[in-house]
Amino acid sequence: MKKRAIQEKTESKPEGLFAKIYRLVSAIPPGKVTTYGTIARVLGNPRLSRRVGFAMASLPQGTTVPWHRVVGKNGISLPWPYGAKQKSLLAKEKVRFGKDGRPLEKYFYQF
DNA sequence: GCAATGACGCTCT
DNA sequence: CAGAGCGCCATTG
Repeated sequence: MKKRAIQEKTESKPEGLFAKIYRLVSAIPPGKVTTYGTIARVLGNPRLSRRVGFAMASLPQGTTVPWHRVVGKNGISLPWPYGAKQKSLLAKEKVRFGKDGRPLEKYFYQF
């Protein structure tokens, strides 16, 4: 079996940059959040922040990746209504947001 | 194979 | 202090 039912959802390659991002995001424990830039730095390139966001946008609805734990440096950068939804999900994880609309730094997860 | 896109981040004006 | 533009580079059509 060479093909082994690839194309689970959106990835055709067995392991692409997205896979790494998904793995890192999945490693975020509940009650913690991270930023695109942070993930990008872990990947080895701080400029990959855009790629990280793109990967999140490509996530299917039934994904097991806690994408809601990933926010922009200034807080939730998703457009309506995704941003509001994400904020709601984080609120359920007891993640508090400052007046700036961004979670406290103590909630930021460090890889 | 080429061109356009994009859930960001930083610098400059 | 606020706003706009550029870069970066994999994914998609």
